[in-house]
Amino acid sequence: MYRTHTCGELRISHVGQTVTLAGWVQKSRRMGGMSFVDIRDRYGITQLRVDETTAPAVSETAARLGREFVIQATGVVEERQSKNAKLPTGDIEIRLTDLKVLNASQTPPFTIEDESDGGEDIRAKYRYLDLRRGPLKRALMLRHRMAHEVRNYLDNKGFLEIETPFLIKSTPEGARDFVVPSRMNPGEFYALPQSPQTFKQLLMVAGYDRYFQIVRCFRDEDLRADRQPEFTQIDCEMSFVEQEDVLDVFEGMMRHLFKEVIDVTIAPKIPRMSWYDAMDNYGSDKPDIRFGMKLHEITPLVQGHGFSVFDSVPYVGAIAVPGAAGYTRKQTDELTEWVKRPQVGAKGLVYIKMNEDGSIKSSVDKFYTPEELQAVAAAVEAQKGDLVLVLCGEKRKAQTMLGVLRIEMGNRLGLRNPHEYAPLWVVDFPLLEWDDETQRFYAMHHPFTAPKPEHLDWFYSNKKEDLERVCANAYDFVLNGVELGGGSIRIHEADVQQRMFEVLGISKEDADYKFGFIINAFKFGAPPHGGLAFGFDRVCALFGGQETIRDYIAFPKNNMGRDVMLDAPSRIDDVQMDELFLRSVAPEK
RNA sequence: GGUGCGGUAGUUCAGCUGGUUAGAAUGCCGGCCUGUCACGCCGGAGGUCGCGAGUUCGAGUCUCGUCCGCACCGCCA
Repeated sequence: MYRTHTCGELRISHVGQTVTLAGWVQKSRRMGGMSFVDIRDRYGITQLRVDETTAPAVSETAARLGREFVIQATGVVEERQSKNAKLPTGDIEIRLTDLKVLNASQTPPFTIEDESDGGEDIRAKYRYLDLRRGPLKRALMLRHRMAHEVRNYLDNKGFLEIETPFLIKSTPEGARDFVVPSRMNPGEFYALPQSPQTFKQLLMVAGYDRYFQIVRCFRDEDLRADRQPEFTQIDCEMSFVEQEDVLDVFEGMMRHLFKEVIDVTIAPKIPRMSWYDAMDNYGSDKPDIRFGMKLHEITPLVQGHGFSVFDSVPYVGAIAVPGAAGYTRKQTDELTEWVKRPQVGAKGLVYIKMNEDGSIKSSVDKFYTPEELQAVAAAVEAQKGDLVLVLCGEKRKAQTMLGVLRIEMGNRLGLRNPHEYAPLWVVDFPLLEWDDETQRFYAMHHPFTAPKPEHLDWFYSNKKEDLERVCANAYDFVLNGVELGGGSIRIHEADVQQRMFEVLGISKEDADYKFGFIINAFKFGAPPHGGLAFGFDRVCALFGGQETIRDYIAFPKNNMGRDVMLDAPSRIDDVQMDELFLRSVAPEK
């Protein structure tokens, strides 16, 4: 037996017991004839004491210890003379009678401490060392807890966890597929699933009316702090349900997770907001509703006064930034530059300062009387002391820019408290989205999302404006401005699905080639069904109060999709290339 | 595909308008120290300034290219 206890569990009540611990050397401190060694494992840190006069052999071994040596230490638990309130084990120490080095260690390239001295680069290369640190340990423990509670909750609700294949068929609609060559079928390729979407629908056809899976998904797109090429979803589907049934179950799940994982109680009823209201009032399809500063359209108030910038656009909108009227010229100039960055894309910024003394100062004073500016201020619900910021342009674009500006001002004013949680359902999404570049419709959600039954006439119309106003029973779960999950009521009738592919400009032959299996399945008694999927990594990160999901994934990829520890992806040898008939397509590096 | 920031000791960074032998902290090694817990004190070792080219009497510093990292835009049904 290597150990009798972990390094996190000994307390004052253990005093007098002889124990054996095993773990890593966090640090050793030599005080002449006496030395202290902190031993660490997954569970905590315990102080060991070595006395040269009573245990000379142990003292000699202790002198040889370096950071991260793996040791086994036996001794008697004693109360400390001077306690350490920072450690749960800080009331005791172990007076060693025996000390063994189980394995030496090179000096680690960075310190294994909560506040490491290592940069991201070097920590990624030695991920197994980074994972020894407290923050990552806590992140992975939170992730485990989360997965456990998801299974608890869904199992209680009668959901079955069923695995679906990773080697599937490429369906290049939506994100780019990762692709795997097939040796036994030369020239042909599997794709890795972007989600188990079609499989879960087939499970509904098969009668497994409540399915879930905590499942890896793959998308070959560029990365972000909150986007990895392989990521995990909580994927769910239910039969014989309407939108409200789905929202009920998963509101319950999120409430359960909040309570069990981070002991937070969220509102008994999560608010619903239509996609249109979200765009009009927040300039985002994933609004952060922890603070106000809503968008207001002021087009009719400002047009026709000779200010050509406003007169030449279809939409002018504004937000009232509370308490920011005191911004200096330098600060408003800086804000103007900020919105002109390509990431925002505005051409300029108009401001109206609602001074505390009741006077008004704006960047467009020569076009508007104080009364007219007052009317604008009233329309955007600005108070004395507020700064009104105005952007204009094509409606949705200008709204989106205002939405980005709103979030930025929320950040600057400290209105986005990470420990305040404001969940929201965004509902009633448009079914389709027109793309000017390719001159065709794309599914806003995915091509299996059902149009609202009351919009079926528009759905079968061939007019662009009819198709544009078709709504779907689709929904996103949004928390603090982050989209954590989304889903929809699906199409379950073969002819509706055929029509969907037709609207998306996918020929019948193409649809049959790519999706024939599911169109066929719908001909054999597909029940009405719907579901959703949550981004598991994101839920974990948000619960942990982080913006990046990397810490919640044991072995993540870097910005370029590389695993810098493995140095993957890498070249394969010629024999493998030949077997896969790939040599002609892969140039030498 | 694009934008921004960065790459100097094992690590994190400083190094100004180009100028003698490139610094600090920490880590590491050696010595001292019986109540430390960011221990303390003394001493020491440690550098291809990412790589390549250019400008210059002279480049860590300026220019171009390139590689790598992070953040973001595009992209992500």
